[in-house]
Formats: sequence, structure tokens, C-alpha cells
Amino acid sequence: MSKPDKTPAKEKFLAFLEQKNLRITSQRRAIVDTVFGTDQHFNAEQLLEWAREIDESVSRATVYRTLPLLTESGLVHEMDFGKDYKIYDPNYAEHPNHNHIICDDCDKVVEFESKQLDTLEHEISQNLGFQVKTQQLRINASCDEMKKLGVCDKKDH
Amino acid sequence: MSKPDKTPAKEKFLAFLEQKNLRITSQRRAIVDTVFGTDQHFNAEQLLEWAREIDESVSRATVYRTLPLLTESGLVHEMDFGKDYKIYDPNYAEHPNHNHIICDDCDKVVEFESKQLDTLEHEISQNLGFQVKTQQLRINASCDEMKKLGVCDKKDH
DNA sequence: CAGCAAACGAGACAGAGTCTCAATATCAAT
DNA sequence: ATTGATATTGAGACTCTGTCTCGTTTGCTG
Repeated sequence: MSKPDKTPAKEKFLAFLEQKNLRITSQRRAIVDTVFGTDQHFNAEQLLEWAREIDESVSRATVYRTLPLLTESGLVHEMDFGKDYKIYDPNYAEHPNHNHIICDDCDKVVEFESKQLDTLEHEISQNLGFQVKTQQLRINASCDEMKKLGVCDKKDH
Repeated sequence: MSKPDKTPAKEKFLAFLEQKNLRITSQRRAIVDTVFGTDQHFNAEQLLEWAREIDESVSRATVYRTLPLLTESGLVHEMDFGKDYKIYDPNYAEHPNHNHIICDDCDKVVEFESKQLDTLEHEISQNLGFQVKTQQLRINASCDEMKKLGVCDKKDH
């Protein structure tokens, strides 16, 4: 009935802080609650706004100081889609190594994983004499088909 | 004996400008000579510096105004490697759709193309209901093997 | 509950890129 | 060649994301 090993990411992060002898402040609590209280991708400015709804006192500097901790913990993934800011994904621990298709028309982002793709990337890299550390595949596309079916179009998940 | 259809990219770009009723100014000439006079990747600031060696009067604004024309023409490719600036590739027309492996240790960038990869990407996208428009795959890796052979290590192509 | 170091907020700063505006240069038509 | 309409230019102000500084506050350990 209960989900398989679903230790809340929040707990994991607090443990991560403790293990590094970092303090658990009210601002960090607000940020963490925000990050792991959503499934959505977000950027720094959005995170600031949301966190301030929980704790008015959270500052921009603290958000920017906390984001590297979140990514270092492996629970949040930082992505750069070539927009003017970085985007963060709070579900990284559950879906490591996933890729993104972005609809240029409606900005919808769909994630997918593919073992075939991973294998191919490793093969190619090895042939060129490299050891893959991380990879980031972004596909820009149009989801006309889905539009026709009314599935896409500004539903902003 | 002569190379197969190697109309200089410079000529193609000047034709592109003419076709769009845009003027061929001395500053644009300097920028174009710079861009297609190198095989290297570059960023906006480097382009400015190089172009100024040809025509002192080239301004930062003009560089930033010309780059979109270059990418629109399809002759130059814009890439965002998650650094703090965009990188441009002047050889795009000859190697469209290529991917990059970046050595995290020495910043070397190696390009590769793979039909297998392209096909797989299109398949996956189609299954998810998307039509691929562009794609960008970046693999961050370490080139220890090449270092051992003395091929890598700060040779900055 | 005292004290120290970690963390904080405010706002100055940095760097890439955009925008404005008056001055200039291109190019087609004379 | 001259003209004139207008595309283009340079300088620098500006925006935006992200970083840094510094004096103050706060979490934690003893």
C-alpha cells in the first residue's frame, strides 16, 4: 500500500545539511518546503517568490546560496536550456539522467528516459576516448499533434 | 581537383544580406571576415575583439546585432553550454546537427555526428507526439585516456 | 544561557546582452 | 556624381541573472 522507499526528499536534505555541519535555519526550511512541495521545474526567482509565501524574510541571496547545496545533495538537478536563467528540477533523485523535449510553441516540457540513448552516448564517447560524466539532451520540437488532440496548448502542467 | 561546392560561407552570407535587403557595411564585412576566417568556436566578446583588429570602429552593439543574422542564415550555430555566455560555431553549414563532448578537465571540445543518435531521437520524439525541430546534446566527460597518450591536455585545438 | 561561527538581509557589484537616439553611411534613383 | 530615404552605426544607459561584502542576527554546543 505504501510507496517503495519514499523517504521524503526533505528529510534527506536536512540530513545532508546535518552531515555537513550546516545549520537548519528557518529560511532554509522555507526554501526546502517549497522545493519539495512541488513537482514543477522552477527558476531562482520563482523559488524566491514561493519561499517568501512561507517565510517573508527569505532573501534573494539566501535562495542563491541554498541552490548549490540542493544540487550538491543530488536531490535537485540544475539545467540550462539556453534561456536567460537556470531551471531546477526537484524530482531528480527519482529520475536521474532524464532528457527533455521542449515545445517551442507552448513551452511545455516533457521528460523521458531511454536506456538505448544512454548506451549509445556511452559507446560513442568511449570510442572517442572519453568517460561520460554527465549529459544533457534537449530537443526543441513542436507538439502540433497534441495540440490537435487538445492535450497540449498552454496547460502549463 | 577542386573541392565539392565550396562556395565560401562569406559569399553566401553576403548574398543572404542582399536577399533580405540589408546593407553590406564595413563593420559587417569585418565581422564576417572574422567569423569565416576561423575554424574555432568563439563568443561575442572574442568576436568583437577580433573584428576590431580588422576595423577599429566595430562596436559591441553591432556584434550583438549581427550574430542573430549569422545564425538566421544557417551558416553559424549558436550553442549554450551553460557557461555564462553563448558560443558560436562558424562551421555549422558543413556539419549540421552535430553534438559536443566537453572535457571538464581541460575544456577541450570534440564534435561528433551520429545518424544512429539522430534516428533514435526522432523515434522517441515521435512516440511522444513531437516533431523535432532542433536538438542539442552535450556530454560532459573526462578525457583521461587521451591525456595518457598526450593528445589532450590544454592543446586548445 | 553564553559565546562563537554559520547564516542572514540589504544592497552594491559584475558580466552578458538589449535598447535608445542622434549621427552616419549605404544604395537606388536620378 | 548627387540626392534622399532609411538602414545601420557607436556610445552608453539600462536590464537581468547571479555574486559578493559587510555589519547584524541566529543556531547550536557546551
